[in-house]
Amino acid sequence: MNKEDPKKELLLCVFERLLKAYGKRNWWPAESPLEVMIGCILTQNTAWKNVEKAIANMKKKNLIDLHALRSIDVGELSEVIRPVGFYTLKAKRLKALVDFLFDEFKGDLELMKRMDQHTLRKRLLGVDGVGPETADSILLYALEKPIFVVDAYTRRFLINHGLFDGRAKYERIQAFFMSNLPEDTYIYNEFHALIVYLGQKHCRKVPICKGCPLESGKT
DNA sequence: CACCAGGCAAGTA
DNA sequence: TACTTGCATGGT
Repeated sequence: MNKEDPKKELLLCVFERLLKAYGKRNWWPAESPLEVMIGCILTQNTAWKNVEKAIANMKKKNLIDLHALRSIDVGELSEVIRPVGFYTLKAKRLKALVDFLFDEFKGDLELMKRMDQHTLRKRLLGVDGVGPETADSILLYALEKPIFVVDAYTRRFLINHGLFDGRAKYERIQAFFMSNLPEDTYIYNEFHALIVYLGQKHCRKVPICKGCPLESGKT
């Protein structure tokens, strides 16, 4: 529809190439929306491998459960998630999120899902420990809202291609993707997952696709 | 041994 | 507004 704007086709081109090269990533790696949300908090500035250990510990104690999380002592919870690092901090943050879910939605994630995306984002940002990336990860990967997640991999990806510098604001980077792609949960989900996969595979250095038109397109 | 990992909040200038 | 620092375990 917008053949006048080359960036729209360029970004889709990159997405198609990544998808074709690596296939679907099936993100987020979790068994339920609640587990996604928990992972979003636990993975803050932390290697995913450590998060897996903490999640496994939680599963053993049946703690991937809103009621169980509400009643558990925060100190006890912190010991369960110890492998993630920053564990006292993150136990508090998990508690804050759980309180929020009960206060606003009676602990009903289906009810939460019905709320307007922009309102929901603002509410999430009001929760202690939920910043832009965590809020958007919850919206996209737990609630399937069409919003693009910007993380460290996304930034490196853009920096490596000379599209942004390291000081670029979160919202600007997010707008770059969202204004140049269709508003589509599947694309946002898969694209971000592919960027992460690519970053991990190539030690966050190698340009993704030589000869891709993106190489010549600066913002 | 040093450095990093799928951030965020609070403090300072 | 733009930096800086604390939070902390586990892997390379």
